[in-house]
Amino acid sequence: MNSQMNLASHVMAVLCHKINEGAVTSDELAEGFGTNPVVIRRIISLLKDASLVGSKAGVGGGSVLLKSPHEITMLDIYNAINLENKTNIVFAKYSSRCEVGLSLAPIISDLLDEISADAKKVLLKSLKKITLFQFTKKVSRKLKKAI
Amino acid sequence: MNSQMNLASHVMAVLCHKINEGAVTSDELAEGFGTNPVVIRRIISLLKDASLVGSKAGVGGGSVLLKSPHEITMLDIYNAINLENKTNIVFAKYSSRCEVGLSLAPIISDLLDEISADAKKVLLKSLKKITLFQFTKKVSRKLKKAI
DNA sequence: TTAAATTGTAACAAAAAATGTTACAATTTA
DNA sequence: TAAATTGTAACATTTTTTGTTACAATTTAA
Repeated sequence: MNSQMNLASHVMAVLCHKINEGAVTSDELAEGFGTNPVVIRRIISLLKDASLVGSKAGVGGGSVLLKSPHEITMLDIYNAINLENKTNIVFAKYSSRCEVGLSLAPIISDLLDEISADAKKVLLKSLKKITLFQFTKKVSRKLKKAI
Repeated sequence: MNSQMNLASHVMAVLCHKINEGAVTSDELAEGFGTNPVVIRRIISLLKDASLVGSKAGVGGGSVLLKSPHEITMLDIYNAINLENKTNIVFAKYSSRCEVGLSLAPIISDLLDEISADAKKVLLKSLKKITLFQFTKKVSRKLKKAI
């Protein structure tokens, strides 16, 4: 799994934090994250597909939350970036190039998925329990401690 | 996370299955998996570090289980390939190249880790509950069904 | 209506991670 | 001594992830 959950959570937390300061530009977000604005826009594009975020071009443009941070959960963010359920939670499949007839590989993979199914359920439950508001508050608290 | 758990489980299942047929060579294992023998030897090297497997060079050489498949759990395999706890179970860290002073990134990452801690516990528990013997039996059963 | 700021996205580039290959010394057996 | 095999280093290839450039489209405001 890649780090998109980190990036998306970061974006959402900043949008939540600046909820009263109008739209936030991708340049602004990118700077805080030490990356390129296009990377941010790509993540925001997913968040928009999930109706969590809205954006506007032009002067004074940028992105804003479309729902109350009390209504958005971390599971919403997770789902937004996992749209097609592309990634395996726990064990990546083995991506051998040459296929073998009647290979055990898919069977092994299925079994490992079964074994990790409960963990996945727990993960989703944990994500659902935390709202963006709570998450952002925790971030702020941790940041203050760190300073 | 990469697919080493799949590969290692595969190797262990085959060694378990052929437990009465003497040592299994990396060539044999590689063929069944559609990959290169060196890839197999690398995984076996980790399993050996964990004392799950032993190997011998030379004519009639190969690898064998060092413990009863009733004693080995899937957690043992998991631990063998995760030796240094290098990989994150659920959310990969964001690996931005340029570092930003006082970035939120590590805080976000820690929080996500906290959120997924319970899921990780459940995963480890599930892995511990299944012995290599049971796992291999399930593989055999699924294989028969598939034919 | 024009200029400036901004998004959206395609196309490409670069870097990192995963996987595969070659080669060969060391080991083991017969 | 010959054959089979492991162990591992070094390198190659492929795939995935991340970053960059470029530019049309949109929006605001002077």
